[in-house]
Amino acid sequence: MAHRQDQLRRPSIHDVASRAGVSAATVSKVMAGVTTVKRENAQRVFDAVEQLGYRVDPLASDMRRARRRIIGAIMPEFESEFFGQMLTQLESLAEQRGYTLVAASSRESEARETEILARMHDWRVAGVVLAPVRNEHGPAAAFMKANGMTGVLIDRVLSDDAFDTVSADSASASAEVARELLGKGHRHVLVVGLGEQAATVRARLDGFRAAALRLAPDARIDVVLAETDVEPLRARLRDYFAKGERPTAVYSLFLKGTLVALSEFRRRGWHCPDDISLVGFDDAEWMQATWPAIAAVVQPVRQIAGHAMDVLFARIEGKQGPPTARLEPCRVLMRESVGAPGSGPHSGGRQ
Amino acid sequence: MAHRQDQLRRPSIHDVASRAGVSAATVSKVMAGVTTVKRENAQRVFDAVEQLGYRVDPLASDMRRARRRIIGAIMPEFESEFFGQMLTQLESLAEQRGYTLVAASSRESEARETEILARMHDWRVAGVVLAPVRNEHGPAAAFMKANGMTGVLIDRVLSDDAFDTVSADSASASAEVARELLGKGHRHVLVVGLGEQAATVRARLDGFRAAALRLAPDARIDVVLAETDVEPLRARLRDYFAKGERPTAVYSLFLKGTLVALSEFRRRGWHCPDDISLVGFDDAEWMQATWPAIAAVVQPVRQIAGHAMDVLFARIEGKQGPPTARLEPCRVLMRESVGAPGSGPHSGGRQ
DNA sequence: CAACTCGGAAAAATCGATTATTCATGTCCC
DNA sequence: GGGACATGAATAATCGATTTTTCCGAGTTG
Repeated sequence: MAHRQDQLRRPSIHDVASRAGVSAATVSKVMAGVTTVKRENAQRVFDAVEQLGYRVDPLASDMRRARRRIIGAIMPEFESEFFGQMLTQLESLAEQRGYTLVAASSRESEARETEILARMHDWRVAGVVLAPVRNEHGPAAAFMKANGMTGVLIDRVLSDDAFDTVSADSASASAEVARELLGKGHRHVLVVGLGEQAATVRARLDGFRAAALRLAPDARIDVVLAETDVEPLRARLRDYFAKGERPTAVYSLFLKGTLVALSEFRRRGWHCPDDISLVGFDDAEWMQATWPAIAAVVQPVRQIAGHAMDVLFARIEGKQGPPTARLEPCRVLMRESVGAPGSGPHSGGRQ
Repeated sequence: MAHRQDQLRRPSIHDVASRAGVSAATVSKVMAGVTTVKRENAQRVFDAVEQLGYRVDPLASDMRRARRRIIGAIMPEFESEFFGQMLTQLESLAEQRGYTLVAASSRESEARETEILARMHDWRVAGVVLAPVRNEHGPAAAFMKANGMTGVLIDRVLSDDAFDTVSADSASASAEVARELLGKGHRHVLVVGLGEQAATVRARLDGFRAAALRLAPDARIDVVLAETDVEPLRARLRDYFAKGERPTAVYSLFLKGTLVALSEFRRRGWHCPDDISLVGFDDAEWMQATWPAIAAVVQPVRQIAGHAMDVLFARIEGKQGPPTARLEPCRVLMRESVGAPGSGPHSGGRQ
């Protein structure tokens, strides 16, 4: 019961100092591993630390330096597997370097993105990993630049003149999807997607279209996009099908688009791959459990996170030089949702 | 170009003070909204703040108080929709009260859980929202108690003698699932789940079994569980079916169990609901997009997060009294994956 | 023996705030 | 006109560390 009060106030460096009979400066040195402390005094400090259960207050410790040992991470959302995995990776990598990761969700809002960034600037974070809502040209990146913050942009970005960028090689992956689909005989493909303004949309779309038209110049590539919200996309997709369009395959540029496409197929009673084929950018755990399993492009989360942290810490440690733009290769998993066109009762066949 | 150096060092309260021609204490008062400052001086401070772009350093500001305006959140994982939604809610609620949420993932490890908690204690967080890996009796809760930390336990918990708890009313929801399944005529149901040690497993299992046996004392309820990892569960489930067991419905206690069950059905060529019915605890976005749509118990994420923050802040503000244990009601969504037993070619029928 | 070096540790300044205390005015009233 | 009282702001202590500066004493050197 004697330590009841210990629970209220944690021991500070001065408590350790007085118990060890040395000054606070000496305790600080011992904790930092400085070797110019007499062996005997160091031992007394270790003993006092042990007895009091002392631990350094990391925030107080960071007060004197310009940047704190904190990395900020801003993701568009917390709800998806992709960003969840990304956070897990980033957290683990930050910890490995003795930093703490502080994560925030911009909830797909550029305004909130900037607010969070301002808050992280207030915290004097050493660096920021920003996954922008749209692309590298938003207000958030401008804020970071204007305030001299250190950071790296990931995911929905191409390249930037102020910050290093890391993203999946969407274009190559999309080209591979095109080769797979065209190779199976598809000549009328619908591309659906969310986030018209996202940097990755153009890369994915162009990559797909270029590869498709190279293989089959007569192929027809339709596009249905919507900005941000799922419902407008669903409405447009419904309109598209209502007009009588019957593509033999759908390529969705984002996970949510894949879900919208699937539920529209449901609604119309179309089955994959008999009536229509489906490939989605972004893999998810459930895609292998369903019937049919959904073909997907798997993003290299670990590689993106790893490279992002590498370049970020290089900048934190003062590395100069022009920003780099890294593309990490994806894997394309062709599953049962893709087949040859025209085999099902409701399928459209070629033009 | 004149403000090139401003980017290196942010203005401090002293910069504002000297520019406004007042003391730092006066600036602090103005920022805090104290009204005993002469109108003219306050205006000068506001002007200086404006010109310098000054913002209070929240960490420095918190140095003098015993607890910082930070809430720690520890989730078993970041990858799932459920914990992602939970984090989004908690983050938003913390911000509403002027606190910052710092999230960490225990990655389903009790050892890590305690490590993170120790780190948060070092940070002197005002409170912690802990979603334990197993239950309320783990080392993490013990650590919190031993160090006099303020916190609330959520999700995989029942009730505790030291902390408030908030979780979904698993038992009632499971009873409702039992009523639905038994009502459709099922008399042989398999319950699968992950996390034998999770507090919620017993609640869900007992709730289901009690309600089922009340409705049909002759019903057969089999149970296949595994601790933590998915693969052992998959192996046990495979063994179970290999023995020739043919339940007409499966109730999965956790999302990952639902995925395992689904992929086992796939492997055996069984279709829902013709060959076997399926209900899972935990809803996910994809469950309405697949064919069939998967029946699920929807957890009240907003309510859990809301109540957790309410009780947490009450404790932070000094509320005394015995810990409370709250159960928030779930919704049960019966979708197409549930039908009457015995309608499909591969179905087992009754014993 | 005075001057010098050097190891080691204490003292003091610093980080960026908050807050308790002190202090300098100005006003009122007898 | 001087003591009581209010007003408003400056000064200084504090939070928990780190880091620079100062200082002390032992050992070395000329």
